[in-house]
Amino acid sequence: MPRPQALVTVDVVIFTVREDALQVLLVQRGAAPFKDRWALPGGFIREDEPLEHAALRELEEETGVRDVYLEQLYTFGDPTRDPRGRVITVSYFALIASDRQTLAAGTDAAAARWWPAGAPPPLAFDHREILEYGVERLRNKLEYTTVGFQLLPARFTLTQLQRVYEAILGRALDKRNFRRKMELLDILTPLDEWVREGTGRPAQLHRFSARQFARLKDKGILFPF
Amino acid sequence: MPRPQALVTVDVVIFTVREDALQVLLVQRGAAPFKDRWALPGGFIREDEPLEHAALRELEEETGVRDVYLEQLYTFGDPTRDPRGRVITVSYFALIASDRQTLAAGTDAAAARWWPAGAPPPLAFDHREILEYGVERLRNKLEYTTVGFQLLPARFTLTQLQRVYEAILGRALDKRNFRRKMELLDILTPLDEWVREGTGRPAQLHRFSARQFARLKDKGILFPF
DNA sequence: CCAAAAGTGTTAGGAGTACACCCATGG
DNA sequence: CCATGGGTGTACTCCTAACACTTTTGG
Repeated sequence: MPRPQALVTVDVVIFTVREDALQVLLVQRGAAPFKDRWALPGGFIREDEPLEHAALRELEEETGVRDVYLEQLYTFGDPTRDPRGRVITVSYFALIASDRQTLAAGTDAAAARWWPAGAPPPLAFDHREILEYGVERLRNKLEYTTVGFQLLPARFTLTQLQRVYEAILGRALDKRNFRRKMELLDILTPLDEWVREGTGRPAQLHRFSARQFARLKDKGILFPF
Repeated sequence: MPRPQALVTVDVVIFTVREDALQVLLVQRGAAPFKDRWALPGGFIREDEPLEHAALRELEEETGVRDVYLEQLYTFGDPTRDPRGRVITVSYFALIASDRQTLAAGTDAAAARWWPAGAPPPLAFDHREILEYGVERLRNKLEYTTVGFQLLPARFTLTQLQRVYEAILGRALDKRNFRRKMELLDILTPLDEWVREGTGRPAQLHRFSARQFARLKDKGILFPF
């Protein structure tokens, strides 16, 4: 039985929401192939390194971003996806709060910046396909998990939360229905703090309360918007 | 930058429903490591072979089973999961109708047989974990897709369909509510044929009608039992 | 007092769940 | 006529979706 070895990489699709838009973090490649093209942060796994560890390491090395929500996305293994030969990539899906985007271009990448997830530049390899798969996953997960909170600071207003949902789903949500749903889910704790967004009435800050998370998960769907 | 090569395998968790129970297809290993242990069908990918192709090929080689519903499940890459060294496995999830289980032990496996998915024998490697992940995926997909139909012959009775759902979900469903839901979804076409199951009144045969599938997928949840 | 954003309630329709009896058939 | 499995309807509850005005604040 043949046992061909393969090169294995990890690639990370990391999202944030900034200025009411879903954004994805890309790095500009400093070496061939696809030199100067934008790409998902990622790279080769090391020996004796768990896959998830490699994803977090590459993300931090190339962008300076750490402490993110991370989960495996999909494994792409088409024999022609990398001109260098057989390279299989295990892609990961990550989220980071809008207030924790401390970018720093690293050694491997000439540059790192956020791009609109819906309008990225031309991407290296099959990274466009991976990105689209990530957007789809995010939309789906939004409906039955609490991932939306991963994209916000620890303290946030209900309007900010709604904007995150609207940015990801790509459509407007009714303010009253949105708030009633959150009230019903009982996962927000109101704080004794108010902030002024622009020039109007100040909004009350809330924090996410994981207290009820297990119960809600059992019940099934969390956010059926 | 280090570029360690890795061995890449595919493993297939394939389910059927037989005798009102969810069953999984396992093969008995003929070689070390874990010789004589039961394992998921699978093996090393070939050069220039797409991952999905490898999964289908290994499944047929080891069990004789072909023409199945197949989708990628998860990639397991813990450095210690295989005593031979760094082996990453891309696992696949498959379904086959109860009337198409033409098993044939192949070259790699000493034997292949169906086991109850909830009570498998001791498994090689981390295959127990992979199996449990597959069961979870099946339960989840049942609720928002039409995978249930993959487990039935082309023509089936409503009672047979309900038994499939009950076997996977592990609980009884209300007959009237189940039928109303199927009626509402409008994905079944009744045929002018009746079969007798046991000794009672004959049941009408139906077939799955993919006609409405796209519409339903847009609508979101398909089978919220 | 005005502009801007926060906050708040009601109603109607659709889906889910619980529940029990009659029907058709062969032996 | 009886045993066996197939097939049917109703009432209640809960969630969803549509919809507009008042409140608070700073300038």
